[in-house]
Amino acid sequence: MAEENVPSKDHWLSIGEIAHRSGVAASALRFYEDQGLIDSRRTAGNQRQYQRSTLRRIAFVQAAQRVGLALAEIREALGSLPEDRTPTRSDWSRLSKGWRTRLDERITELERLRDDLDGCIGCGCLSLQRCNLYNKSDRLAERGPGARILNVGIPGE
Amino acid sequence: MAEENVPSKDHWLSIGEIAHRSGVAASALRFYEDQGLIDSRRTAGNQRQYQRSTLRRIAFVQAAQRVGLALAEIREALGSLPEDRTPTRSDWSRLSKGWRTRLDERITELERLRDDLDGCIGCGCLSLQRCNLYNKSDRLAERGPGARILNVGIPGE
DNA sequence: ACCGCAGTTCAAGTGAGCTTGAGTTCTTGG
DNA sequence: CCAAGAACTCAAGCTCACTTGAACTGCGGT
Repeated sequence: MAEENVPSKDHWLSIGEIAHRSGVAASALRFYEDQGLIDSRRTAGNQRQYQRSTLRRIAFVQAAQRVGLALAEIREALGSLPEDRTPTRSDWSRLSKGWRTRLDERITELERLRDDLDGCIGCGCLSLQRCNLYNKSDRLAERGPGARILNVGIPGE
Repeated sequence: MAEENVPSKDHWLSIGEIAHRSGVAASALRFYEDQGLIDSRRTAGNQRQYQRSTLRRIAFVQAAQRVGLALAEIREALGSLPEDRTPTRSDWSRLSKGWRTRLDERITELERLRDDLDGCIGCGCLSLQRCNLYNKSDRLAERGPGARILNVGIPGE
């Protein structure tokens, strides 16, 4: 099996194929390209062609979104990855450790909120003076992509 | 100290005071009113006046936002609470249990993501076939190199 | 009376992440 | 060769939770 069927060479995918395989709408793919997250070459007739590695890049983007990164941050992260080859273990390790930290923070915050909530279920307070939920006005913005992630469903299929 | 400033009776607050005390911008308060989250009465000169309980309502809104509810959902939740009195323990219990469930779900999701990530840090994979983080929507990628090639002979690369 | 800040309304803008629509061009099967 | 369908561009629209701006009016102090 030393001789595989050498597929990687010049196997380009159309936007429709990429869209179908990745589950990301073609419009989103064009948008991603606009945003510098992925790239493509064009056919003589100006249609986009993608390398297979683009699927991996897109999967990366989706994973990063689930972690809660904004596209701008993802672009930055991608900037530190190789264009065409599979990232090395250390590439990945560096990035994923940052993600891990993000996730830990978000989880910790939500757990704290949950605990406060439990306290409130017990005390039934809703008192402005005493309630943990109320008084922690440390406005930790959970407001960005966080809540939206749940809404970003699969388009139409 | 018994006769500090005679409190509860008809002590109305201006939008500026509410904004200052709650930390919510006046524009946001008007917006909340628009959205039916809070209400106010008006002075002869058409300026808003709020009851003190409005501060509690606003705090409630903020807590609910931290839990991840959208304003529309918060409005609904508020609809089931009394307008003027402090909510009872059972009012609160009912709502907060729903919140608790939401939080639990979100926490669980993030934990799963974190665990997948940990697996990936270990394997350094970023492999479309094997990675838990990636494999969500890649079902169709299984159809390998047999796929049709849209080849418009562009040389090189 | 007058200043100036606080408040009012309504419309439009913001930004993130896309989608939708219009009008045009490419590619492919029959 | 032609019709159908896939892709192209560019602009505009959408959701959410607000903010900003313009043009006024109200209110308190001197």
